[in-house]
Amino acid sequence: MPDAPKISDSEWEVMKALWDHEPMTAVEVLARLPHDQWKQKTVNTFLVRLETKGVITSKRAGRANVYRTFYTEKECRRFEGSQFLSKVFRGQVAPMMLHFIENEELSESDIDMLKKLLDDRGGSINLVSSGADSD
Amino acid sequence: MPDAPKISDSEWEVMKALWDHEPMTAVEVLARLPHDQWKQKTVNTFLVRLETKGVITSKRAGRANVYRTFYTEKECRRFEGSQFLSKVFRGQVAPMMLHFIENEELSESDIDMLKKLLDDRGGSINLVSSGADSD
DNA sequence: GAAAATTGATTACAACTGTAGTCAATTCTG
DNA sequence: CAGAATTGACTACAGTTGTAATCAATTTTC
Repeated sequence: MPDAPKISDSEWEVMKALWDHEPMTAVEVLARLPHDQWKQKTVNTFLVRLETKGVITSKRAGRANVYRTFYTEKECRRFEGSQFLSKVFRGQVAPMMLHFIENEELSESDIDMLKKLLDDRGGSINLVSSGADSD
Repeated sequence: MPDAPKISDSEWEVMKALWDHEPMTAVEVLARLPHDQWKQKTVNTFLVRLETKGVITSKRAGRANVYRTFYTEKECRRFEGSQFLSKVFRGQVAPMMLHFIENEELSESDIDMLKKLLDDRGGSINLVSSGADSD
């Protein structure tokens, strides 16, 4: 699993659209983005750049190119997540978690779920099969 | 508390150095950065840019400028944190927390602390005084 | 006081980003 | 088939970022 290349803010928007519904043509990608914020040509440019970066691939299907992601959302989250952690929280996980607990909205059930996960944690139990949808 | 302007990756390094020991001259800032990765002139450029962005301020003291941060680390973390959350995790806090629990190292005591915090959560108890250094 | 050192100000410059427009080939449509 | 529509390729262009170098004023040192 090689490091995913750096994906910019706007490129992330395109990637999320693609992850949600692969594969797609440029026109279809636009249809899945906030229409007032994106022009077709802009989407095209981003798709080309993402392919150049090796984050997605394309295949000609008739008149249009069909795009498909190369890295999973999970892989990219891992990469971005550790970047963020070291940049903003100096690599200290606990203070970061604390920050989000303090600053973001968590429902009762979110809190319950997280507590269960933390319980399981330590015991090296498989965390993924805990009912909550992982990432 | 106005939104902190966008701070780039390298600018964050300079900011962290400054937050750790304010105020400082450009030379002092360099001394607190990994010396093999930073040249004096580069540090200078970043300080000028950060001041232009309004993230730090400067005052002439004799021959040198002395720099001081304008936003706290906490404020900038709030800004970057919510940016990150919406960009990478589509604004969903719980999946993000789950991600970090799964992907980053947490010591036993980290886990205990976080569980306590989650317990207290909703009870609006002072979260900061739990031993771990907050942000 | 003249040469040397210090340090801010200004300038440089390529890669990356955001945001498209133009050109050209292909494909419908009447 | 000729004009219109579609769609990828190529081009554009300013702002940001990373990484400094040059210029110039000031201060320190013989």
